[in-house]
Amino acid sequence: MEVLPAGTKDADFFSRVYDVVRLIPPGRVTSYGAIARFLGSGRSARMVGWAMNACHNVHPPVPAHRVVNRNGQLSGKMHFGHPDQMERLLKKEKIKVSDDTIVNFQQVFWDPMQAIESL
DNA sequence: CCGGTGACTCTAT
DNA sequence: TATAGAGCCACCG
Repeated sequence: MEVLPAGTKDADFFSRVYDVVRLIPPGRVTSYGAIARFLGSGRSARMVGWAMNACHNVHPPVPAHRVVNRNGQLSGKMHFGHPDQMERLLKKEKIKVSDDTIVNFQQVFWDPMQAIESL
């Protein structure tokens, strides 16, 4: 797989979002806004969230539970099969979740830009 | 083709 | 410190 920089037209917006999300390592998370900025439109975080809404039927699977809002809150938990499914998956990856919020958010935060720079 | 919709985010009160 | 409003823009019918 290849993650293309902002401005790439080879794939749909959704596909680019999915590619980035699939790069998130286990035990790490990122935010909608971070992905949006990486793709080139800083204020289009909603599109990222919306892409997540459609990711359930996508193959290969997208680890949507590793994407939260900028405060580390599990804003999309209700869109999983069960409201507690997202939190469950995160805890499985050793991510601490309390009150629908990732505890050490800063520590587990993963920025797409960092991944590209470190290549 | 046009417009509602949304798992967000930032700014101003 | 809260709450409210606006910007954002691809997708689908």
